[in-house]
Amino acid sequence: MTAKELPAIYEPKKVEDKIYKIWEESGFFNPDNLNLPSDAKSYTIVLPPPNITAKLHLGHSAMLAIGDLMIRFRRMRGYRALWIPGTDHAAIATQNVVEKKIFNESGLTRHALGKEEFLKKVWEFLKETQTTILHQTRKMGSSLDWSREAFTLDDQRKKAVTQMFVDMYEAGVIYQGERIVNWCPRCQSTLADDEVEHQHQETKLYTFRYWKDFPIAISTTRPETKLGDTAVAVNPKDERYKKFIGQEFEGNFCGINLKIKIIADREVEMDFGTGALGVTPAHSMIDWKMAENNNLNIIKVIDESGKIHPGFGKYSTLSVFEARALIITDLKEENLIEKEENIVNNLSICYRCDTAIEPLPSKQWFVAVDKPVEKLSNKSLKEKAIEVATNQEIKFVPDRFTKIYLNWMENLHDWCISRQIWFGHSIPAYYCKCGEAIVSKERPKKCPTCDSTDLTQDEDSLDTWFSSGMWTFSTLGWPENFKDNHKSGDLKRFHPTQMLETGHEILTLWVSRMIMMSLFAIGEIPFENVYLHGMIVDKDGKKMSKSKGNGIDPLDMIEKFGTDAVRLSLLMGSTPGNDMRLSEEKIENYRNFVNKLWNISRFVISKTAEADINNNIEEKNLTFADKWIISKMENLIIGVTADLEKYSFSLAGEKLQEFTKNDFADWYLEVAKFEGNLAEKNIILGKILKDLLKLWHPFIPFVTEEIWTKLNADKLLLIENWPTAEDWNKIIAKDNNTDSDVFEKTQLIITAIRNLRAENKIEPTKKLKTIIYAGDDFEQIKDAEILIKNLRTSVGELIIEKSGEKPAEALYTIVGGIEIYLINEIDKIAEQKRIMGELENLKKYTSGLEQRLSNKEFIKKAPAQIVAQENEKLLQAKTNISEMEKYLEKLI
RNA sequence: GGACGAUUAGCUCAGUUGGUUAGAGCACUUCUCUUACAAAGAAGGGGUCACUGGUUCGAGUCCAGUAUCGUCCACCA
Repeated sequence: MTAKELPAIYEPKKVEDKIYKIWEESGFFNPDNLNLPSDAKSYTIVLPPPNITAKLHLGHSAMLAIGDLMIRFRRMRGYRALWIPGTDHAAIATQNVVEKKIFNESGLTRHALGKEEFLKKVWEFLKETQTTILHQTRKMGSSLDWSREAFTLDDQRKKAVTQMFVDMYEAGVIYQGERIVNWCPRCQSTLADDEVEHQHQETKLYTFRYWKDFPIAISTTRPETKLGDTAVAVNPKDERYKKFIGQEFEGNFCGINLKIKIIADREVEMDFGTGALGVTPAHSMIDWKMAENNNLNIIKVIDESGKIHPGFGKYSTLSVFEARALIITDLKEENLIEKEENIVNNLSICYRCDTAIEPLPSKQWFVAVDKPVEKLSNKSLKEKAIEVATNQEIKFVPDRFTKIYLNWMENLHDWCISRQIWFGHSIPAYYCKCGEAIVSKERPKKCPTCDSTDLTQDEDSLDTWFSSGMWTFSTLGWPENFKDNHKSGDLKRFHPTQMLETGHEILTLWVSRMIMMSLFAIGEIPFENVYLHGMIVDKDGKKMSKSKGNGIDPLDMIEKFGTDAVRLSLLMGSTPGNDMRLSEEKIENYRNFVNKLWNISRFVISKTAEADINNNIEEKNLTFADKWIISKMENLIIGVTADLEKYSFSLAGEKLQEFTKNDFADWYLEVAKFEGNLAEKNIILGKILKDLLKLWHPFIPFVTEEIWTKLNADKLLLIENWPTAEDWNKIIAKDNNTDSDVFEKTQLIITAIRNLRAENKIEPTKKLKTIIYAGDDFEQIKDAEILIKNLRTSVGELIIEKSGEKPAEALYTIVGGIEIYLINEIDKIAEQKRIMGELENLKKYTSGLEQRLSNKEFIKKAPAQIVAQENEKLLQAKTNISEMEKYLEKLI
């Protein structure tokens, strides 16, 4: 094939869908088809299931790019690589989206529509978005095992959730209890703490007394709740009120009898209002806690629809706003209000409908996190979940999230898992009119107490995190694959999984719950590593959102620049846990790079047409340039592999880019042009390209696979073996005469030429390239090498050989020498200037060294090894100087 | 209020256990349409590593404090 036969511009659109189809049909996304030895290690990742509420955004794309990189890397390294796809039903979020949609289209509420009809609509919506999401996921090139696809609300997961609920109930972990919850009066549902948002609002702060002779004035923004006050809390340090602590008062507040106890609580701020807080246990989170601590009565004032309960005289049945206005009027009449001021406070609102949250006590299902569990050796879920992170059974990348996780876990409270919504997992609890409640996998035939068959199932649904918390094992066949404490099937082969790749914003919401649930269900951790990617923000560092209109649609970008470019721009320059800025320009830039790789390949393919690149390379035929690129390749493989192992994806990518552009394209390809059609060179070109494509594959799978097909490969790049440095090392290791730095030398010559070109007034490019690489003049490289050797002898042993660590430093000093030689050939005067500058530098360096070595402290305290090194450096530098001076003399 | 980060070139960021003169990409300047690539190539300019102290022979790197910005959590009576 010649380069002419391939277009100079790579067109992703023509390639990507075709390639993805080939991959998918090959079956290799499923590790069962990989033909691996039975002892092959597994590497499993479960994909965080995206909510089916909307199409994917760039955050998802980043997640897919990183996940796919990890899984492709492991697959090529011979692991049983499994990546499980799925979607999340996102109970409350989905219900709200659909509810809004229906209301906008027909003006109907879900109640008007009825549960059955409404759920039908939800499923219709769900199918639609699910299809979109799965399409987008494929477009990203994700090598997911679609045969194991799951949905958090499909039949298999329903079974698992029911089983889990029953198991937890029987172990006493799940209980029903009354607690203060965030209630949305519009959604008619509780909200988890993290579903509550806050909004600043201007409001009035009233300072008043309950009645005339009540000793303390209190401040409130919600006078209507004061009908249910049972205490006044003050700061224990507050001198003004100390004397009242423990006292009880009884009196009449707006026609209602109240018993008020004065309690002390550190949470009370002395500076706010009067420094005294009216405690309404039923309608404030903090008050509830105080009530628990002080054994206070709980009086419910507000009902589920936001109206005042019966029993509060004329206020009953009024809405909170009406009641508030009326109470203010009444208080004013009685002259109890002492102050009225405008303040800005933080209002809790529903994250879906922005309605103000009404905290109120309600009967809910909870997961107890502090209760000792028998099968966890009488440790609580919380204790176990903390333990596995503390002892590093689960490792977080980056490590700082271990602290965040632990901090959060330690403050964890019981988890409310019931939601008053229609869409979601049903709760396997059944109630009888006689008051009996039964928790059971199947609907019980009759009530065990009264034999009644009239049982009704709990109407609530489960928090979506309850089902997604089981994701690592519910996707691997739990509970069927877990009998008598023994794992079987997929669960045995793939659990615990190796990696969870997710956004750090759901570390607490999801990750912690997965850990607790896995520990409970199968007694093991769900994953060994958690890689937390950052948030994708726009180029100004702002969060991307629909309302701001600064979002970038991944599909648009793929359409415009190709998937590989999008993937690269998401992988490069991103470090775990840190937010990443992304702009269209960045994607465009990587599109250019992908095209560059394409063109490099075109060139190589045209050169290798006649050569059989499967032939072995004969070492004796190698030139310096060959050895240099081979050694570079060897280092590249080592470096990239190590970086990928430790999740430094961006660093690995940079190394690859550096090699591809600077070493391979800019220099070796140029050399190849001048060295003509040497068969050996073409074989090397081909072999390098092949390994380079393998190394790039996890980053940019499409273009590499496409080029791969042009190389007459017998199998897909997808399942090729990861390159090894040894293969390259073998080629050159046999050469006894090969100095450890022979390749670096070639590079140095190249550097010298570059410097020369920069300084010389002659038109250098072609001429110099010719001098170095072409025909007879190529001998000059060898001459240069002899010169280097001479220099080395005269300078003595170089640091590289002694320290073996920092060759570049030592070599830096001999660059001057090489340059002398080459430049001498062309322009002695220019050289003179150069060498003088060089000398100056060296002298500066030398004096620095001398200064350091004359420092007594240094001699005394620095390790002997360092001192010796420094001495040696000085010696070298001095020798170099004298060498250079000699050269300078010769020049003149 | 609690926890955790960040601050390095005009911009976006690397900098791998402390080690000689701190790097890349973009942008900028100059040159080149040289046959894989103008979606390109070559060369160049640009930095008091936020600030102040400390540890050390040696600090962008470790410690403490300050400032600014950010994220998460709690919470606003």
